[in-house]
Amino acid sequence: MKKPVGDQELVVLRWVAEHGPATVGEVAEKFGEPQGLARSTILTVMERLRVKGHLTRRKVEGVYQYSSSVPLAELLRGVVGDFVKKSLAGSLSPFATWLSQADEVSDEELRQLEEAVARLKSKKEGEE
Amino acid sequence: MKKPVGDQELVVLRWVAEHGPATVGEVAEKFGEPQGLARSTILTVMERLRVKGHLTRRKVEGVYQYSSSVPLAELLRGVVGDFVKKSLAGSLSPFATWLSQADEVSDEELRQLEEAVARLKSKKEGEE
DNA sequence: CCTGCGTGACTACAAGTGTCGTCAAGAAGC
DNA sequence: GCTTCTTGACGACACTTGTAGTCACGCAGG
Repeated sequence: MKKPVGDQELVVLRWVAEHGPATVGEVAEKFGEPQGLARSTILTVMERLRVKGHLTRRKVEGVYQYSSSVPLAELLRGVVGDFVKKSLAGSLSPFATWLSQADEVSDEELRQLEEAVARLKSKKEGEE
Repeated sequence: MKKPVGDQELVVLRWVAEHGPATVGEVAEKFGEPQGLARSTILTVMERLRVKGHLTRRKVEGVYQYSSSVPLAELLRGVVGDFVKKSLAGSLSPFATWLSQADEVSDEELRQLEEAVARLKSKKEGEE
């Protein structure tokens, strides 16, 4: 049930997940057009996502409304998990390394990271 | 200059980066064999990596010795960076979300993360 | 000198992805 | 009613990745 999602597919999926239910026409116009993508391209990508189970559609007044089948946050959580497992062999060190030298980390993100780390830490202590 | 690296390619690249310079024969035997990969497969992958500039080779006593053109840590740092930018659109929130619910985080990794976060935080304060 | 093995270069092929063009059917307008 | 626009379904094509077979070459032995 875990089909891989291509990079571009993910971008589209994210857009749909963020911008609520939308028709292909809307996505093509508001998202594809600016990126120089043809309507058919958007359509194809969305159809593939639907087949893979990431998008759901419902016919409303003649046209299909597509919406993400999973909330964005959860979707991305899965993406991150896959990445860590597949590309980093499960190790977080590379991430920490990158993080140390990262710039452009917003206050909000930093806060979330801090919180996550804190939570992990307390969980760990609780176990011992 | 930034060719994408496939998942499997990355695994091989990591192996080579970790296990010092090695010949195709060695990689095939010590890494490929256990994975059920044919020698030619390893050869192909390594050649592609070489063409992409991730591996370098040098002829030693008739055979080629391949070695990573970048140290492992740096390589992975780049991978993480690409991932965050491409798949997460630069946002770290998804990572934080995932992290909160992650298990199997070793003490060492947790320590590194903590440190990274701390460093970011102090840097941020220093700027203000 | 002929033979066999390790090594490398080439070729191949299927699956997945990114991008579209086109065709057919229904909605909309003149 | 006929033309036009929108929407969807398909088919297509190039490129990347994962995996592998095969061929030719050079060196080690008999």
